[in-house]
Amino acid sequence: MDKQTITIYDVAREANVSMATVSRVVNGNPNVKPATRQKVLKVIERLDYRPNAVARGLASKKTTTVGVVIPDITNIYFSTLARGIDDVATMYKYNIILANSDENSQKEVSTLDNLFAKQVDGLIYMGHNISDAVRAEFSRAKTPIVLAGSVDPDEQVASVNIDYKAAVKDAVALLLQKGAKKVAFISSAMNEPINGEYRLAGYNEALAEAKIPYDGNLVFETDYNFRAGAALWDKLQAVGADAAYVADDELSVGVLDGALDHGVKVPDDFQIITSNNTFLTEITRPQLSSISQPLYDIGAVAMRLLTKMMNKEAVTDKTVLLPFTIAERNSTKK
Amino acid sequence: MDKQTITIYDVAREANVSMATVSRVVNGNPNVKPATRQKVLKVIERLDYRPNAVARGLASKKTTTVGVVIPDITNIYFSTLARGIDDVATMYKYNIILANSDENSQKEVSTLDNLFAKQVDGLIYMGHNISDAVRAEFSRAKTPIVLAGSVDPDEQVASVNIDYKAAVKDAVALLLQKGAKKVAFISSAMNEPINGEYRLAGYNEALAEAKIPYDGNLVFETDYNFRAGAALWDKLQAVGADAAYVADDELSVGVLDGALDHGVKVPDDFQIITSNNTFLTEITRPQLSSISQPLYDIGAVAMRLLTKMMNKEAVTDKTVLLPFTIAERNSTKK
DNA sequence: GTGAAAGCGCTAACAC
DNA sequence: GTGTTAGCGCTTTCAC
Repeated sequence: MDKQTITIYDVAREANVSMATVSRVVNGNPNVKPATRQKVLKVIERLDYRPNAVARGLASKKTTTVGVVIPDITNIYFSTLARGIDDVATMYKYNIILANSDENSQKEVSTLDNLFAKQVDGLIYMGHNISDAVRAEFSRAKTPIVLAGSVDPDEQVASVNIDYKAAVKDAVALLLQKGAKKVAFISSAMNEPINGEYRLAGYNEALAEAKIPYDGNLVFETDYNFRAGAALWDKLQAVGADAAYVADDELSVGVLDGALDHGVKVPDDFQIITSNNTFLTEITRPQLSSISQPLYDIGAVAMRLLTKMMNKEAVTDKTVLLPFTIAERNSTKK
Repeated sequence: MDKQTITIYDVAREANVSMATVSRVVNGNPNVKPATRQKVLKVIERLDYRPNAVARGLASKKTTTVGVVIPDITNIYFSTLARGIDDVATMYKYNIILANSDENSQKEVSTLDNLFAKQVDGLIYMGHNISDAVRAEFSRAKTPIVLAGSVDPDEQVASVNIDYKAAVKDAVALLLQKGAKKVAFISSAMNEPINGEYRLAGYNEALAEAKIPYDGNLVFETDYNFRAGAALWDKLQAVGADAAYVADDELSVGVLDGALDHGVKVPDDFQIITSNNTFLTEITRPQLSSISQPLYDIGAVAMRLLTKMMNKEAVTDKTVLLPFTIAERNSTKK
């Protein structure tokens, strides 16, 4: 592979010092006489020496690499989280191994197995449904793990989120306050805790406070892409919905397009509020009102939390909730 | 870090064989008697042994990890490429270390340095401007490198692309054919070869064939985001443009929104053709006509090419061009 | 078909 | 402040 890799040994010999000394200067250990340090540094430069991180990892049992399991990097929600993660990782001198999981439990398990085999120092997991098999992998590993933008109902593993229930409650309450009578709830699989437990609970609370009975016909499960949203329009109209809370921005755009393409006026005849406040909410006409959650920050804070855990620092709260707001745009009435 | 990691040595002892034999069964080496293999496999399972990839990497000089340098994972263009890369990488048992560069040469250099220190077996680089410093890092490393969706005018390093010049020529020709008289050219920095050399050349050729003189006032450099596009509208109108070729989808959406917000009819009064055919082109109203390039495939093919190079297989063409088409939607006239 | 032993390139005591 | 010496956990000749 390598032609003639130069090692710490070569540097030591050329500089007339021991390997230990070279190691010290490379690692910024202060116990080196300045003159010696300079001498070594010169040789390092002359030989174009680059420390082998793999050997270092073997010897030190630290790889400065963290694993990142993500459902689909192509989804703006996740790519924004990932960007926050990577930026903070870089800040703390870590690299991330990124692996798309498609929320497929089997794929997740083999990915985790692989990541742990590679001795990642920590792991960030994104995914809305932690299967038992995945949970087993988690406990099998002795590596710190943090969830980003994903809830663990059991609160066994650390996580960074917003308060999904409160956020959806506020969102639906806004719709109701603006005159909506039949608010649809649209998300992906309800067996994902984030939907079935948190978001739906928020929806129900808002309904209850407005003394509106829950109607199961108004609850829809579908995929997170705009085609699915557009395809949903007929059903929405069939049940007489006059507004919708939607759990994903791309899906919301689909619903909006469905309405528009059928000549329905938004927000006059149909109101929409979405969940992630990505730039999609701003490019549509009308622009979409949305829950505003700090995705980049969720990723960043999750990674920061992970650095603390990897560093064995005391962590006060394993579950951190970041604040959210509601961004009122033009898919809800004034 | 680890409590009590069990090593290949533990397995060997428990199974009454040598480490070498355990190594053979773990690596699927056929030179093991089936009975022995079974015995070892049993012990591996009982002990829940997981081979340490770092140690393996040190001994074998292969990490089954490739570095991926990407300008910004948050941009759909790049995240789609990345998805193709990761899928093929997974298929060939590689992991990817993902690093955002923001197309900052300095950051790229330190990232590359880091990636090579980690002994990645190969590298995929995305970025439209290969600085001299980056080029120096490239040649310093003895690792195979492939560019994905990014051109190297010098053709020193392998790359997978579409024919940008021909694509833009076709796109602009379409605009012209549909009656446009003053077609604007909008991209990011013209000092990036992909813009200044390839795309602009295609633009010029289309103009020449239609016998329309080149007008520098119609050429705009800006950022790739929708705000920049909307902000550009006034200038576009000031120079009297009646159509635009735009190098990025998000930017195109901005231009479209700018036009719409000013009451301009698209495509009647202003036509737009964009470059990447991401789902953004389908969610807008009207939908955007676009060059259709197989982003996912570009990533996938780039990774496939890299596996060949890492495997020291013969590679016929270092530069592979994938086919493109033009998707006519509703931002160009019928 | 299997084992012994020498590294891979580095860190981390420990000694001086 | 610097050197010596074990490993880290595995692969890989080379014998047998």
